[in-house]
Amino acid sequence: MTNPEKPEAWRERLEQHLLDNGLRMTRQRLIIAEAFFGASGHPNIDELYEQVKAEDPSVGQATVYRTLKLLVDSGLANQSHFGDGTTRYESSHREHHDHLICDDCGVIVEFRNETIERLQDRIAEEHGFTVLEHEMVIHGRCNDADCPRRPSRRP
Amino acid sequence: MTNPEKPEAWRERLEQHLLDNGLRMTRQRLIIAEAFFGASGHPNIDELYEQVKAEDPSVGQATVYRTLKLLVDSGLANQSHFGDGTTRYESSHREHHDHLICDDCGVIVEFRNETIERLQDRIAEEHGFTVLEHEMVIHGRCNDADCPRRPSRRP
DNA sequence: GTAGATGCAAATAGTTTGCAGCAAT
DNA sequence: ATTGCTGCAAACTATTTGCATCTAC
Repeated sequence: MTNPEKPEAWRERLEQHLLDNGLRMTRQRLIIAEAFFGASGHPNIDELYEQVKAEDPSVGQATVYRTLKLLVDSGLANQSHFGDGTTRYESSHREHHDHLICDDCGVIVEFRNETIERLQDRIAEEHGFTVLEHEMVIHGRCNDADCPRRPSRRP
Repeated sequence: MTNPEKPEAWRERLEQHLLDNGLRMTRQRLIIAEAFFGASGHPNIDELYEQVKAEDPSVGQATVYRTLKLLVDSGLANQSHFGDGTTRYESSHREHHDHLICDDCGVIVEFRNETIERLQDRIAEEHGFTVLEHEMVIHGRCNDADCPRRPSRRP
């Protein structure tokens, strides 16, 4: 799967972060990071844990939690909350974007609107705030012909 | 405190909702609703429960949860999530607005921007979605002179 | 009288943490 | 060798739920 000749950008960034903070690269962290960066969509801990277990059943769930926290701290991952009670993660190598989520089928549409981005910054500035991050989630119905119109727990 | 001659709007709306759905007005529901509508800011269940206990220590926490769910169902309350792990509530009698929160002192600034509101609707429409609701939270630092620059759990 | 509501405690669900042993540097 | 890391289980936090009892209608 992975080409050993061409280390991906996330791996270099992760190793640099570990180095900078006196932390260590481990087999588990590599497996978890590979699962995360190879995943599509917005996996939560359970979904990542399932993938990781398939690769190596000896990895514990707590390590998945700890590693995802590490990825967030290192700036390689971002958290999102879509209302299903779990924390979901996505790679931060892409530009910041917001989410549109169908409450019936759980499909997630990502979008980025420059006007909204600019307005958010301006509004924060007007109130004297320095923006750290912002999260915007629009909940709705996707109205797709094949939307099962059922509550989904798997965005 | 409360003027018995002038029932507040929320009370009429609540009683109508109860009537429409074959539900009942109880002493507990009244106490909890009074605490909620009398509260400022964005209380969570624990904060409301403390207030309610001061009024009547026999009320159980589960009833506070159940009553807030009732208020949300009846359209009298809205939920928000500010990242401290709890669900916070606010009266929905005011116009929809978004939140700017200081991650250091926990202060919450409410704002409403018509351009953003319109853009959210338009973006959803462009993707074929029917909007149910949207939540936007900007996290940052308020930069106030007296901002204690400490993690607060009490927005 | 009857169906809905309550308080309590137990159950869930997601996440965190203490600790003894393991392993990367 | 040292210190960080891991798996496991127990602990925690927020919330929900089963049930016997109570109460608004």
